[in-house]
Amino acid sequence: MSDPQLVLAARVQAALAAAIGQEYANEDPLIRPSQFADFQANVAMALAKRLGRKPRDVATEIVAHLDVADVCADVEISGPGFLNLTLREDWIAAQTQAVHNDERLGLTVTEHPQTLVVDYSAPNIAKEMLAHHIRTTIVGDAFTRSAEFLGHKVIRQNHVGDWGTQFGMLIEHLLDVGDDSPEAEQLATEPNLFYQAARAKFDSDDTFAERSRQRVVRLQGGDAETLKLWRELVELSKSYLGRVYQRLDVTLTDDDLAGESMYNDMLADVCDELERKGIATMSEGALCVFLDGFTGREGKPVPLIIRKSDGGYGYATTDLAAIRYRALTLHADRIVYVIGAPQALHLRMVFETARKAGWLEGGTEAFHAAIGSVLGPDGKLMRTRSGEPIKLMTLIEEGVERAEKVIEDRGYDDQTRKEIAAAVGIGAVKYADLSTARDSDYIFDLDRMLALQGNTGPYLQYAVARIRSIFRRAELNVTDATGPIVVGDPAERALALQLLGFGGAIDALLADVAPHRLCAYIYALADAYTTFYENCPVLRAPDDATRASRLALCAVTMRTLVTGLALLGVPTPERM
RNA sequence: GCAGCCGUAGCUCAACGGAUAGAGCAUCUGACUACGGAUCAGAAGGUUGGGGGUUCGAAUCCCUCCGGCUGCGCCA
Repeated sequence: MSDPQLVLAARVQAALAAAIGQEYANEDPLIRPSQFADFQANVAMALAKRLGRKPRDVATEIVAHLDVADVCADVEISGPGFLNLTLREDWIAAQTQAVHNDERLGLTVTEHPQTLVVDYSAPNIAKEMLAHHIRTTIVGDAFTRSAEFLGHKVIRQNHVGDWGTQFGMLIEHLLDVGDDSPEAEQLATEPNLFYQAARAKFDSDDTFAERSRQRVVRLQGGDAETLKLWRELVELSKSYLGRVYQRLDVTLTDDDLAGESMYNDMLADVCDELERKGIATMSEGALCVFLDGFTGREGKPVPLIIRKSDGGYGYATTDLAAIRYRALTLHADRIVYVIGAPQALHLRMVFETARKAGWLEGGTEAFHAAIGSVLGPDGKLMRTRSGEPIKLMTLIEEGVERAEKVIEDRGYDDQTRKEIAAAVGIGAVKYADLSTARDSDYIFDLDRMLALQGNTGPYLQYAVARIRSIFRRAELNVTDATGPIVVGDPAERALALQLLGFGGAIDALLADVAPHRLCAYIYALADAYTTFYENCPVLRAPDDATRASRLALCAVTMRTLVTGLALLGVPTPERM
């Protein structure tokens, strides 16, 4: 264990148990970074009230039992009862060396692996992915990558919209144009064109509209020929999705597709079960679930409609079938829904219904990782001038183009320049998305995303490129830098200390599905490295031992930056 | 109307109930034959929307008012 926060927590807990009582052995010692020391423990003040004693007395007693001689150079009580903890330089150096020596940078595989079902991305079949899909896709991807890295079992569920009334018109349109026509090809390239053509015909041509409606009935009735056509639609769309995910370097594959249609034959049973358990009741001809505390206009209870008055099923039923499947069949310990914040009410009702039905009794936690909206420069939902939603790939390719302009006159050949531009442009958009708290709305601004200063993807990629440049210049491999690491200069000390917080940052990400916590860590690390870089010459270090230590610090910093960014799905090009 | 989210520096955003609320941009002032200047250092910038409460301690928790966004029966 090299994370000082965890080491100190364990030591303070031991002191609590010895000083105050065994029952406090699991008390959170409230270790926080401190401006007056490396860390501070705030537990004495929290306990004082419960114990009916003065905070400083409690702190004094903890210190008397605190065994940290090997870790801390200094422990002092300050203010109302803060415990200020200053680490020993040799301990920091030794821990940093241990991280450096470890292939996994000290990030041990969890002892308590969970099964995590993660519902993310969720685009619609036969439609373009839009700007807002970038957030549910990228945030979910950073979460699944990180969870897998720590040894959790991750089941990705891309809940694509592959069912519903609009497939009637899509199928009829496919029949009209033919499945090997240029129009059909659009499904794989620009699905919106296909969709809009079908829509236009549906709105203007009454016989087409009628055919479409009949087609929906046959689709839902399981008509073999109709299902075959529907599968063709889905197949063509799959290649579109695959290309987008590949371009974005998102880990989702066809194997993760678990669309709405997958639950079709469970819907009737879900309704039966809920009705049998007395959770669902008939209202105005529809089968509904009413839950305490959910009221809408004029105080009327808000229903979750699980079977429409015409006997059909809507998305609520699908979501209930999905949560039952994920909890009872996939045996999820935690189901994470990376879905837009506007769906909060709907999901709360789905979760509550699942709880009442007993589907979560195995200890499954259902969690809505609410995603904020992507806004235009005017602070409103992002649209084109003509009011259309903006396509995801338009944003991405514009980012790539701008990145390419920046490196235009660098002398790279075409191929290399395109690769770097893709890494920088796509990395910039992804990083910008991840570095903002996921539930807050954010304003999409390519200029800011591509800036080389501040908490941006390019800045971090640049930090990595500069470290790589040091090794190129020294004609050394990163693996040649074996240390030993010593920390003498304050900048070395600060950098090493920052390096030790990597695990904590990933834990923070996993706990709340909060990639921005890892972003903040990586940025702080790059910042600490910059100070080190300015103050501590590496290749021109005063002596060989210092040079060896600094090279090792460079190497472990680079690996931490690269690994951290990789967990976020952000690439780190060799040069830029 | 009811419910949820939000309101932090001129702008874009942070802050796991902790000490003096932090970054970046923009502004101003410095540092260049440089381990990649696509850089770095520094300054200035705040009554955390208003008011009350809980707490040793509140941007954070509770109440209330103001302002904004979103959702609320057969679309997803």
